[in-house]
Parts: sequence; C-alpha cells; structure tokens
Amino acid sequence: MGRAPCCDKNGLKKGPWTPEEDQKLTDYIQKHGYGNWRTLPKNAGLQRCGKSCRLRWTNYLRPDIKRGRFSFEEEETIIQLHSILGNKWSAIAGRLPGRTDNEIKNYWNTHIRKRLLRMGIDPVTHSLRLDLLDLSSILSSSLYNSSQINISRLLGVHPTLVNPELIRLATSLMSSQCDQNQNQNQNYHAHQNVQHHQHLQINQICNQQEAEQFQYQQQQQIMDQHHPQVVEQFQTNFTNFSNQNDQWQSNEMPSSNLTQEDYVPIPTSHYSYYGGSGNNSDQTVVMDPSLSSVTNSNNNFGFASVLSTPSSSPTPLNSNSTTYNISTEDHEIESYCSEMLKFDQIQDILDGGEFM
DNA sequence: AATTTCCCCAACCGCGAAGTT
DNA sequence: TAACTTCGCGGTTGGGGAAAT
Repeated sequence: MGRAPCCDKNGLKKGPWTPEEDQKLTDYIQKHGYGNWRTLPKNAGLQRCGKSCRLRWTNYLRPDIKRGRFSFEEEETIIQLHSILGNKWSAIAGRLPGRTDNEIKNYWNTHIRKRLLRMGIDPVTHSLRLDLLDLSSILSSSLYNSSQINISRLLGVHPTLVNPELIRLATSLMSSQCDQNQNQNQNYHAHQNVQHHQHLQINQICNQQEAEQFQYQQQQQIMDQHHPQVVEQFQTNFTNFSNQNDQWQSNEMPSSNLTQEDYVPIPTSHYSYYGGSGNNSDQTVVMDPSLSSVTNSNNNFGFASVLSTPSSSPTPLNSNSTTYNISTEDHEIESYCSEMLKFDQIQDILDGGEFM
C-alpha cells in the first residue's frame, strides 16, 4: 500500500555522487551496516534520500562489485537466463556474482539486444523474426547501391568470399520477392501471436533438446510457409557455393576496414546461440552454423562468435582499425562457448533457484 | 578545430510487494 | 484489517564522452 514519499523536494541533492559523498556513505555502512535506508543518509550526514543511497551502494560502492567488461561466459549466461526469465534483471544478476541488475540491464539494452535484432532474433521471445530481419529491404538497399558489401553482410560472409554467382541469384530472387513481401508480412505478423505463445510453452518445457526441436519445427514451418522460395533458393545456392568453398577459403583473408560485427550470419530456421561442433580447426569463413552441414565440416561458425561482445573483447565495437580476422579471437570464443553453458547446466542452476 | 550526432551508463522515477503499526 | 512505511524492481532519462561530419 501507499508509496514512499521519494526524495524530499526540500534540499535533498540529486544527480551524480561526489567522491566525498561516496566516502561518507562507505564509511558509515562499514561502521554501522545498512539497516534503514530512510534514516541512513541523515545519520551519515548526507543530503540524499535513502533511495539514492541504496542505489549508490548496491550499484557502485558495494565492495563485491565486479567492474569492467563482461566475460564471454557472463554474456552467454545472461542470454540464456534472459530467454528463460525475461527482464527479471535482479534474478539474472543473482546468478552473476558481482554484477548488478542495473549493469546487466544496461548491457542488455546497449549491446546484446541490438545484436540479436541485427541477427533477426526477437530479443523478447528469443525466436526468429523474419520481419525483423527484413530481407527484402536489406537487399533492396543493397541492390540500389549495387553494394557487394551489403549482400555479403546479409549473408554473413566476407565480401571477398561471396560467390558472384550467388549475388546474381540473390538479386533476381529478391527483386521478385519484394513484391510479395508485403502481403507475406501481414500474414506473418498474425503468426507472431501464435509463435509468442508457443515460445512461452517452450520456456516451460525446460529441456533444451525438446525446446530446440520444438522451436526448430515451428520456425521451419514459418520459413516454409512464408518464404519457401527463399529457403529453397538459398539452400541450393549455398550448396553450390559450398562446393567452391575450399577454393574461396584457401586464399588468405585480406585485411579490411570491416569489423567482425559487420558480418551478420543469416538466422536460419535452425539456429543456435552456441558454437557448432566444437571441432575447431582453422576457421576463416563466416557462416551460419546451420549451413555447416552442406559446407565443409570445418567451416562451422557459432553464433557465440557473433554474440560475443566487443566490450568483452580487446577490440572496440566499431573500431575501424580492426581488420577482419576471426581466426584467433573468435576461434577461442567459439571453442570456449561450445564447451560451456549448455542449457542443461543453466537448468541445473535454476532448479536450485528460488525464482522458478 | 569546431560543431553535431550518437552512444553508453549512472541515476532517477514510479509502481507493487512486503513489512509494520 | 486497514493504513502506512520501507524496500526492491524494471523502465526511462539525460549528462558526458566518443565518433562522425
């Protein structure tokens, strides 16, 4: 009942904390603990409301706060937990020692969420969203600009590795597809409600294999229903493309201004956040893992590599100085992610949790 | 070099739940 | 049981730094 009268209008300070205020708060809590946040600021000699003090302490001053970049495993944990818990930031934070809900929330909104959207994955439901991917508009833009870069970005491969024949096929395919796309989108949106409910069911299944299989079937159905031509053509094209793959990848990767993030794998109907087989050898071709079955088996490219945050890596997100070379860092990421954080491990954690 | 735009994140706000009287 | 207080959560904002023009 009733709301706490938040920060007094009379004279209580707001805004950024000064080092002096931090010191006062820290000193006070170290001596007396933090029992009553309402009376604490007065006792500590701070012109702040209790709420502000609590926030400052829990999000910044607490000694067990782990500051700095999120590690790969932390990021993967966040994604997995979010797929189960949704925006329960405090619950997610409870599984990430040293991280605050605020920090995780910020990180989600500024990094992970955007990346999922670029991949055509709904960050709310964690399901494939072809409408978010918006193939036709991306391709239209690419074709309008006659840009090979854009097509290669869509395909998730380096420009120099894009088969010109594939570009030509995609061009003709999508130009006819554009006309149909609007109607299909309308049908697709109607489908989204159903899909959302299905996803909720998936979350309740709490079994990765069952959930993945279920999700795969649903997404396959959507792809087949709404984009049959796309599916068929791309499968054909990529099969042809893969036959030439050895030749393409045998060339040394040229350096480029493009960053790792410029390449967005195509989310196909069977996707995974994780790396593929874990059988890692030298990898230079960026390819959706689902395509690995029709390509060279060494060419798996895990989504983990795409998901890996730039802030987790030594290279800034949009650094133009970054050459396109995933063979070292992403190799490690993929290898790492394929080995860890399997859904059942998360589930084990959650089974003992209080919020399920 | 100056200005504008973009992006990140610390901090705030409002609400509901839990606790207390 | 109702009224009130306190706490914690999730959504949102805006200041400041970085990047782009």
